[in-house]
Amino acid sequence: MATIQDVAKAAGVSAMTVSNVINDHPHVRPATRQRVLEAMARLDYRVNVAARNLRKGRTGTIGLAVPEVNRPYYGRLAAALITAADRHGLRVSIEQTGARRENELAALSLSRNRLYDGLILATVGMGPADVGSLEVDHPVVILGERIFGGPVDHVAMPNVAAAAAATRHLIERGCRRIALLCGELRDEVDVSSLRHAGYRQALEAAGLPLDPELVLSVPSLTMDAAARRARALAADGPAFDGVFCVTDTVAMGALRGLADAGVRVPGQVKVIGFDNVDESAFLVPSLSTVDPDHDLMAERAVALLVARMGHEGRPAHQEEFVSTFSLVIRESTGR
Amino acid sequence: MATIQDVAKAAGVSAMTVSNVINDHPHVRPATRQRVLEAMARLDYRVNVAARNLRKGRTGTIGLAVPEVNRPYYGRLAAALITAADRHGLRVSIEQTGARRENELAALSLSRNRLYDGLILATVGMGPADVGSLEVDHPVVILGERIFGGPVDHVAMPNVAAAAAATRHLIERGCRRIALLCGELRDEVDVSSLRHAGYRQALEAAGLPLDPELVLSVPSLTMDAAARRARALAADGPAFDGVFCVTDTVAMGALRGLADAGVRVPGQVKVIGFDNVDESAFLVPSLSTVDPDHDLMAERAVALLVARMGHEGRPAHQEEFVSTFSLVIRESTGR
DNA sequence: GCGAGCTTTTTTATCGATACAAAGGATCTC
DNA sequence: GAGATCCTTTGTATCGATAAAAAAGCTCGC
Repeated sequence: MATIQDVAKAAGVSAMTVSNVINDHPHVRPATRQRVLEAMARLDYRVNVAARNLRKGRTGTIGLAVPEVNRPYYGRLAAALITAADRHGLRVSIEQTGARRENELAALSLSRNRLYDGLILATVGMGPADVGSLEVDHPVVILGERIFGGPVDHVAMPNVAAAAAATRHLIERGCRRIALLCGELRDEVDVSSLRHAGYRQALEAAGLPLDPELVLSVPSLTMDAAARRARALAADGPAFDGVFCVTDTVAMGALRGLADAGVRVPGQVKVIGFDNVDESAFLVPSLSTVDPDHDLMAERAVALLVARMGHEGRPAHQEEFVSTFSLVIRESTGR
Repeated sequence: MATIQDVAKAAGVSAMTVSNVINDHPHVRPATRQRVLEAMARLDYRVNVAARNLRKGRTGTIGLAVPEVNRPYYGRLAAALITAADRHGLRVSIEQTGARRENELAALSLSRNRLYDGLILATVGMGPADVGSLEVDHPVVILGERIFGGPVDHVAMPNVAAAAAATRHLIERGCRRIALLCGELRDEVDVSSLRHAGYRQALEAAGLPLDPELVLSVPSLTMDAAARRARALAADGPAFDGVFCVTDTVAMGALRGLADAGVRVPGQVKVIGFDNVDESAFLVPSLSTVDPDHDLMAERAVALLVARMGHEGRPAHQEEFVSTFSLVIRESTGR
């Protein structure tokens, strides 16, 4: 494969001039540029990215660590991030952490190998105790959960406010005994805990009692676990007339479980999710949900990372971006 | 950040010895190895991947070009591929082609920049006319569609056979007027055309007539287009009692469209899809479908690519792997 | 005690591109 | 026409790691 030297020789110039042409430096005479371009085309020259990276100290690639690209929400996010990164001329390399803390920590040290110029990390397994691990010497943006005050930028959903809005919507539709279908409430900053907080706020504001029997934790936020739990609730749980599911994936499972139990949605029970994944609009019944504006979040996450990549030194303090949200009302809450 | 030279100095050895330790070469005295490891730890040394890549001529990263990671089938595939690549110590960088021919061709030339050691390409937009573009000097594996005889390895689904099996299943369940919901039939090797062929085969084998009015092309294989088309069919199309959808995504749209039109599934019409995405099991009604064993396909695709990456020279002839499949019978065909 | 045949370590050159500084031309001013 | 100034081009050194070959240390057996 042709190198920059080969092109230089073929065009009768120095390697440096070829480099100048490639990088669009000013001060290259048009005639020379032309000759170089022709030589490049003739030899089918491609820049060797490894060499450029070595010299420039950057790789042009950012890392994205998510639990699994196959989960609808993370797939959506990954797609948006790849698109956003592309606008900055950056490629995205994906690590799957399986939502496990140790893999999330490993992703942090991978980019220290200079594999990536920066890392976007969707933390699920890490908790406040791991803040120290974020003290790394390369740009990191934490995505998707609320802040636990580390030394890095964050892009977060308005978890509490949006969860409260979703719950309030159920109340406005007449629900009085609203179940919460969530994951384990481990610490104060995971998705389930934050949305749980919003749920409580809304109940309180409406003067409704919080029945602990209606707070249903499933071991993992999967459709299967949610379906099981919903069936159990309908079979021998307390009475309920609404369910707020912490994710659309959980809601899909719940809808299935309720159908198995012969519960009519929205007739007997109303259901609302969170994420607005593509499938939600096409379920039967279609799923009401919270739309957190994924594209905006992706956009901001990449923008923050790029800003960090610019400065070598770490900016004075970290930025925090909380996305907007909107409620999408569909059949499952009785459109 | 510390370099290999710094470590060498700190440990009182040459850079080469440090390199030998890093790469687990034999013939390093245990005491020396120990000293080097300690120096590495003390200086928090990380290998500079760019430098290694330049020297070795490989990047440790493979490219994956798919239409969009957010589409359930490609998300599933991407997840499986990332996992499979990880087992070989390879990272995966994702390009989204939007199913557009020019972007698929661009992905081919990207890896010629030596960004990737090889490329896995899910072709959707490219056709037989583009075979010439596959003549590149780095490993490529084409994934997911049938072969159009290019100079590269292929991993394919058993599209025709599986589509025939799906159609046959509908026939066995008593359907006599089976619609096909597919994309545009452009050439002979795209997903829609191949599955259309299987559909025809099954009808013919069963002695059923092929009614062209029941072959429904939608402009894109999305839920939205499918839902629209299904509604139209129910509203003022010919009578039908079964639908074979070329993908599960299309089937989800169709289920929604039929529900809108008040058509009962599986009571009045039975529906079967293709892909067995995660959501299919949880729809109401749950969706019968074809399971093409994604993990096996991913496994083989990476294995083929790795084999090519080993040899520098191109092996004598290209390999072709056709995955197995199984039918998953659920409610939508009246389990 | 000496060389054969190991194991262990170092030296040297290189992968391909680019930063930097400096040199070679052209143009302009007075 | 000389010098200043700008535009254009070119050496040279370097990014950090590793391949290949050479050199230095050991361990034997005879």
